[in-house]
Amino acid sequence: MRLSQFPLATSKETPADAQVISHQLMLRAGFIRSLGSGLYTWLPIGLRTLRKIEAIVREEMNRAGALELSMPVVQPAELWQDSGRWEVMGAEMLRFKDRHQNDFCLGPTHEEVITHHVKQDFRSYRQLPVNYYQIQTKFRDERRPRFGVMRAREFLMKDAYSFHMDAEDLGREYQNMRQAYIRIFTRLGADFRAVKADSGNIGGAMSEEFHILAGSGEDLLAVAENGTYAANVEAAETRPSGKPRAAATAALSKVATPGQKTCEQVSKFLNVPLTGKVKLLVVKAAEGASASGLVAIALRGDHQLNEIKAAKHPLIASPMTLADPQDVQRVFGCEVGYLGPVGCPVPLIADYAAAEVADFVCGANDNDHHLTGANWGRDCAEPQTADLRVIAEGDPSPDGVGTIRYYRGIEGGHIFQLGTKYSAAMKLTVLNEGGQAVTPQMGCYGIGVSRLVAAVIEQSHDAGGMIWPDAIAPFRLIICPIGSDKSAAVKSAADTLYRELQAAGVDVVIDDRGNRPGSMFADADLIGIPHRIVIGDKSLATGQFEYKARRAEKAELIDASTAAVLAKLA
RNA sequence: CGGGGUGUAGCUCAGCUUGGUAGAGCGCUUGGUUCGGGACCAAGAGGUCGUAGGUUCGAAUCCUGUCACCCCGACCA
Repeated sequence: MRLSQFPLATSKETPADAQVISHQLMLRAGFIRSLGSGLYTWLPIGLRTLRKIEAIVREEMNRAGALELSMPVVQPAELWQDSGRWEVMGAEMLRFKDRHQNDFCLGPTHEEVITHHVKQDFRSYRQLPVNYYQIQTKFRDERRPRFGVMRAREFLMKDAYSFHMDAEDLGREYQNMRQAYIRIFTRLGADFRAVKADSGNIGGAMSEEFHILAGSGEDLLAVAENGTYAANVEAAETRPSGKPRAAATAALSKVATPGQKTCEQVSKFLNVPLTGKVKLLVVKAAEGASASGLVAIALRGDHQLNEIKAAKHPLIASPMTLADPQDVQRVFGCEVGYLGPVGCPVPLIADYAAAEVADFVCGANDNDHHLTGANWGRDCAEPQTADLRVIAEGDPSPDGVGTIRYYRGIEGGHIFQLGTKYSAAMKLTVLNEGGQAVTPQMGCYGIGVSRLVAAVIEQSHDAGGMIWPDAIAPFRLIICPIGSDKSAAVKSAADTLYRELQAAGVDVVIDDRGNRPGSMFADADLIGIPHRIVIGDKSLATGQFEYKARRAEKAELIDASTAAVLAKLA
């Protein structure tokens, strides 16, 4: 490609609307242009990288035995009514009517469509298993699109759906996809982690997310140092320590703590560590679980409630909702700042760690008062326990190996074992060897292809701009001839090298726009071309080109030959 | 959906408080001088000030509505 014939729309200025570095750089480098909130046009240079990522994904999916197809973006409402999700999905699904007043939506995902087609064509166990995938535009009307293509409304996704006769075969394909994902993310040159995930509303037994590690990531990950455990903090379980609780030594005593409502305040006021405090949160109870409609959750003072875990507890309403302060006042007779387990008037569930504290400080269920020296089993009943908290940095890994540290990640992929949620809802069955109708097990596997462009940039950039790995760079090598309008030798050497590299199959671009060196280098750095050859009279006089890797500090002189350049790419 | 902010040249923004015929830098065009990390000089082109209405002799500026975009939160995965 010749830049003189390529619309490269770079900019020195950082666009005001872009918050994160990848969004800023993608706009500055002319990768994308915004068309509206969460809507982006991919310009030629950006599309080159998007297509390269897409090609890697396609290659590895094919290698893993998945079959590509393509489903419509526009989907009839009927399918979603069949699965029951037409009512369940919120405003995130964009709905509209056609000229006949029939309901449609823009597909936020394709479980319904693929299940419908499998139902049309599959009758026998002989036809399974199968894994279909597509690389297709999705539309989700996000309430708050942000960070450019990282959380856009329209985006490119690879989604795959597999169908199996039994859970065992689903487990096999899940592992197969897991390996394919590891290959894909490795080829992208990304520093990533596969982490245990909450399967959320999609449902299913097992689920893992593939995260690209980046400080700007929207998700918080719990990763074991010196271990293999890794989970989204939402899904990271915690365990009882296994050690017996210390014996009660202190006497129960009520102390005045006027105005001290938060754990931090009380901890400071009474000069006890946060770990020696037990706090109580009051939430709405599940139907019939509590006469007052409320349930109390006890946590150690330094711990945070994990709402997803709480919502799954049988006594707690789902989704988890904090009780109204007025209701707490009515039932407990005090403000929320002074709640405690001693004399708690509603059913109480203690987090494992909270149940292990002895001689603790807690609210006295009396305004402006706390208790010290409180103990489970002596001052109140031994509590029912559960895993309810967010795992903390420094905690032992739940699998017993290593210590937890937090990382931030960008979710680039997600694999699920769905089970029969959709196949059952849409009444998909095939006959097994015995002639009986069986509801197939399903898996689904997604990769946010367009998001990956931004994710890799987040992880790989410097003050000058993007830094692409060879595999997904918009161009692999750029030739910068200096003063080619003045020097016939430079022009001829550059053109020859360009032609020969092209002939050798190198994805090469030449900056023949006649710009000054400074702006030429700045553009090459901004768009992150991994290899750069500078050709000028100075080095040409000694029979040399100048080579610089994008990541390198300094340039080096190499022999002025195509072979020497190819050697640098090897 | 709640709260906050911003809409003025292709981009980044000033002007608005205190109404009086539209500004800067970058970019673009032309000419000249330059030419190894985003050059300099000169001359140009380019805006119904988001939009609709109101107040006024006169509105980018004041008032009301409306639309779009951005941020924080909630929501969702």
